[in-house]
This record gives sequence, structure tokens and C-alpha cells, in this order.
Amino acid sequence: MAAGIRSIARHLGVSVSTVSAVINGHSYVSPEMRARVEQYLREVDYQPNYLARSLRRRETRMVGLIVPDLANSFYTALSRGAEDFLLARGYRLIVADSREDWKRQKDYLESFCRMMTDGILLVPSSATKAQIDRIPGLVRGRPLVYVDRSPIKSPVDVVLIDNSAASFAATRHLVERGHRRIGIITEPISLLCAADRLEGYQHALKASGIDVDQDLIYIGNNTKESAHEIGQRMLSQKMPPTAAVVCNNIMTLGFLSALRERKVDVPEDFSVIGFDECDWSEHIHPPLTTIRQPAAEMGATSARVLLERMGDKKETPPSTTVLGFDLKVRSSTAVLANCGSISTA
Amino acid sequence: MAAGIRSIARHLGVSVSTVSAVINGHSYVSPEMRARVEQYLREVDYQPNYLARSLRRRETRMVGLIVPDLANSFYTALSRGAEDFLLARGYRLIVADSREDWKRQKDYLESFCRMMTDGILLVPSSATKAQIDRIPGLVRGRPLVYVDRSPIKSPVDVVLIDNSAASFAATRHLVERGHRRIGIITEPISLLCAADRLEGYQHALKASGIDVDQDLIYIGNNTKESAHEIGQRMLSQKMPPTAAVVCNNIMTLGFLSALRERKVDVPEDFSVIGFDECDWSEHIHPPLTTIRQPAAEMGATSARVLLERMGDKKETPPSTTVLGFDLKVRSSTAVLANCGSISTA
DNA sequence: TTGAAAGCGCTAACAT
DNA sequence: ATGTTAGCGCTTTCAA
Repeated sequence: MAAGIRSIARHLGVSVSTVSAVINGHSYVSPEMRARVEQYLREVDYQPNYLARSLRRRETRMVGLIVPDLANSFYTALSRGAEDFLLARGYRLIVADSREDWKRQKDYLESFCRMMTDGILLVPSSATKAQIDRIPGLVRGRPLVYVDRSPIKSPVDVVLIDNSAASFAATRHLVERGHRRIGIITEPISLLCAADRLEGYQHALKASGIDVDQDLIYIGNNTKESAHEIGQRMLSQKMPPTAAVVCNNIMTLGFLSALRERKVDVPEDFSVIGFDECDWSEHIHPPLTTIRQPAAEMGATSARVLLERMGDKKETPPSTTVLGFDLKVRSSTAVLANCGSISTA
Repeated sequence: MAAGIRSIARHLGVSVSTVSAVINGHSYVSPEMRARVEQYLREVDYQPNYLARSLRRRETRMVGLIVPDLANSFYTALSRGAEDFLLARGYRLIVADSREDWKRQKDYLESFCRMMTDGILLVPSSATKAQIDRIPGLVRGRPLVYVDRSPIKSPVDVVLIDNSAASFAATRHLVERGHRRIGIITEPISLLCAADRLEGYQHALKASGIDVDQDLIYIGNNTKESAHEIGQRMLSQKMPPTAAVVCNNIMTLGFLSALRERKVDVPEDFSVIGFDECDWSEHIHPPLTTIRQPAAEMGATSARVLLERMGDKKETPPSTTVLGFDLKVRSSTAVLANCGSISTA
């Protein structure tokens, strides 16, 4: 159907290599010849077949990105950051959504390899240690960089924020508001990101002379539902906390709805601080205090690191790039009104 | 690097076609041979090169989807619906984000063609009529279906809801709450979707004996910012409306923030009804009354229509598939407290 | 400056 | 049941 280089050459009475040369802007083609070919190329609106080109060139100029939840606007922002950076350098970005599912992630990793993407950006989904260790093998030597989350001790490049410090800041913010019983709702701690956040939280408590209470540490799975369930459970405890740091913005929504159901007012009765800035962060009730991660920058930076790795012949050892974060204080965190006791059903 | 079919054949002392036959599950290979080959395939963890396979087979089993705003969860839901449907049928989905930008959309359309996707799902970005008319040409005969939005009178398959009826229902809901001055914040009316919504709105007003006031029709560009600016302008009018239907969920957020700035309380002073259900719809203040579109179903249905079109040799005329919607009433729409006058700065 | 020809890794006739 | 071979559409030596 679509005109190929061959038929074009035949039509023009020139060789395929000449046509190819003008398509690829090689300099030795005579101006007249170039004009004639270009003219015709435009006429038939020639579109190169990337399959053939990539097969021959042995590069696709595509990079794949896998995120655990594309419905989470943190990851769409990250994706746009990476896309813009790559587009400006002649690469296309293919994004895939693992939905926090190991199988899906594995399939995408495999697909990307089969599609011959030149490199892979991965926000690993939570998984078992054994699964996580399989990742480097799955990409079969292709350049890979972990973004936002990373395995504990990884043999590949990583780009993320200082999650420990971020969580420390969040927790300290709550302590400064007078809270002593502070909970944390975290992701499964199979990944460094979650482990660091937990660590920062514990560190902040200790630094303030508060004992870490294991009953105040809740593990969710990054869904609204799990956070909702955690909220229910939390409020049924004998001594519920008066504040919580929630490590994922989707979980924040689920947690807030549990509080609302139990008629626990935020921030009068309970303070909440979330991770990641969203479209709706300032629109929900009450406007949410959050730890803001530079999502777009994270995407762009990881793309840069990946491109560097791709162009690196001398096996430079894996790098770790740490980005900044900041605390955006809104209305969801406040000094407790009736210190110490909150109404639970 | 990666083992190819050729080196595998050589290693096994068999021909490439035999290896190819077992890879593709052709039945005429003897059980022993099959076992031996499969065994080795597993051993080296053979991954077929999709570029080569697709080039040869002249099909990629990939379909491309372009949405205007991936940060809008309506479109991520749509995308997941399409992805699940396609995956189950052996197709992969590539999603791209045009960011409501014609140039980006055009580039992706072109990219998809060059990548030889077998079909394309398109939620067209708003654009000029001339641009929209170019779309069928850009895909160069590739199967295409418009999703959610479509050009007025399109020569290709379309899947959407009855936007006119949806907007009618939204407007009527407001009328039933006693509102007479009702505004509509819509997308650029270059596409049928927006035109229909405007039409449904006007129809509902007329059906209730209310004159359509051109000053109550606002055209935004699907960004928070544009809706915020519209909100400002609206509240500065001599006779502002007391309610509005907002045709896009991102614009709803921007519009609400304008109301908040002007200290106009929702729903006491002003009622708002939005389009599309989001994670945060029930979490914002106040919980939002919305028209719910079946996003995932829309994705799946459009994928089905596309596959049918792809497998259709006899040029069946373009179809239009209309999906249902419903009205989810929450707290953002109410009877006006102080009928008729609202406080504007 | 242009052309001829050899593949990239795979599939699918077409032999055998 | 297995092997030989001709491409898919392109890029890229290499020769002319």
C-alpha cells in the first residue's frame, strides 16, 4: 500500500541507495538530484517504515517507561517530563501501566525487549524480593534505570528523592503541631522507597523522644480500598493516632473517606499529610498538606541518565541521582483541638 | 547479542524453518524435535525480535491510542478498558498523549503509521475544522475509530455517549433544582461532542421555557486555568448565573477554585455539575454531582469496533456506537438558598 | 556522485 | 517431517 523506497527509486529512475541517501540527509547527493527526489517524496507523502529501518539500523530510538499506576497523576507528570526530554533528543517514549502487578510488569519488560526499545525506565511495582532480583535479567542487558522507587541495593542507575528525609520532614511537621501518636500508612516495604519512608518516620519520632509504636504502622497496597480499610481498622484501635502520614496520594483519598465515615473531622480531630501533589490536592476537603516530589523533573532526569548510560561504552558504575522535595502546608494538618482523645464509633 | 533463530538452528543442527515452526506452533513438527527445540529455546530464553517478525508478517498486532489528556483519569480509565480488551485478543496497546495539541496529535498519528500499528483509536484533540478534515488522510487508510469525541459528520467509525442527552439531563437536573440562570462551560465546539453538549443544554432550557442567554455560554480549553479565568469573568457579570454545567472534569477544578476565591459557596450560593467521574469526585468540596460516562466500556467497545473494522474486507459503512451514561447526584447541586442574588465582589 | 548488492531476524512458500 | 530459499523495507558497505 504505502509507497516504499524501492518503488520510488524505480519511478524516478534512480537507485534505492540514492533515495535512501536523500531521506537520511547524506551530503554527497547532487543538489539537482536531491531536489528531484525530495519533490517526489513530498508528492507521495513518503513515510519510512520504522520496522525496516530499526531492524537494519539495530536501534529503534524508542525508550519504554513502565509505571505502576497511570491513573495516579504523579506518574503522568513524570511521564511527560521524560517524554519531553526524549522527544527533544529524537527519541520516542512508550509508556506502559503495570497496575502494581508483577505479571503485567514482567510482560511489559519482555515486550519492550522484543520490540527492541533502546532503553527502559522503570518504576518497579511492589513485588517479592525474589521477583525484584529477576528484573535485571529480564531486560537482558538493555540499559535500564529505576525511577522513583528502587530495589534495596540495586546494580543499576537510580533516580529518586531522599525518601527518608521527606518522610522525616512530614513526620516532624506533625510533631511540631503537637501530635505524639502519629501513624504511617505505607506501601509494601519490598522497595527501597517505602523502606526509606518508614525509616524517616521512625527516625523523626525517635529524634523527638517519641517511642515507635508498631501498632501505628500500616501497610497498604496503594489502592483506595486498602487505605479505606486501614482507616477503619485504625479508628477501631484502643488508642488510635491523632495524625498520619500517608505515603501515596491514592491511598490518601481512601483514608480520608474512612475518616469521614467515622465522623472524624480533618484537621480538627485528625491531621493528615500526603505524598505527591495532584490536581485535586488543594480541592479536596480539607486542602491537603503534601510532600511534593518534582515529578516532571524526575522523568526528565531519569531519561537523561538513561541516555547517558546508553551512550556509555566504558561501563561506568551505577549512579544514584537524588532530587529535592518540599513540604506544601495546607489545611489538613493542624494542632489538635481536644488533645489526646478523638471520637471513635 | 540476543540469540537469533539462525544461531539456534545452527546449534541444534536443524533448519531455521523447523525452529520457526515450533516457535509458531505449527503442527507438523515431530514431537521429539519439538521437545528438543523447545528445551533449547527455554535454555537460552529466546525472545523473538518483533521488528523482524512484524516486518515479515506485515502486521504488528499493535494498536495505537491517542488521548488528549492522560492526566485526566477519564482517559486512563478508557485506556485500561481498551488495553484489557486488546490484550485478551493478542494485541498490544500503545498510548500517546496529545495534550490537546494538534501538532502533537499529528506527530503521533504519523509515528503510529511509521511504526505500522495495525489500527488507531483516536480521541481527537480540539482543532480547526481544516485540521480535523486532514485526519483521515494522515492515517493513510489505516483502520481508525474515533472515541469519545468525533468530527461533525465523520466518514469513520465512532464510539461515544449521547452527549446531547447527557447535557440535557445535566441541565434539566439544575432546572429541577429551581435554577433559571444556568451557565455552561464547554470545550471548543470544533468537535461533535462539544457541539452536542451545547445543543443538549440549549434544548433543556427551551424545554423548560427558559431563554438561552449567549452570555451564559463559556468556551474553555480544557485546562484548569481557562476555567478559572471563566469563573472570574462569570462572577463579574452584571447578572451571573446561579448554576453551571462544566463539560470537563479538569475545568471543574479550575472553576471551583474561582468560586472559592470569590467566596461563593457551593452549593448554597451556586450549583455545579461536572462531566466524568474521577477518583476525587466524591472527595472534593463539595462532593461533585457528575454525569458519569462508562470510560472503561468506551475503551473496550472502541477496541472491539476497531478489531472488527480491521478484520472487515467488505468495506462495511462506518458505524456509530452510542453508550449509556448516568447522573450521579452528590452535594454540589442544590436548591438556591437566597434565590436570585449572589454576592459578587 | 551514483548504483549494486548484502544483509538486519524472521516467516512462509516451496522443495525434498 | 524437515530443509532451502526468497523476501519484508530499509541502510550501508563497496564498487563504479
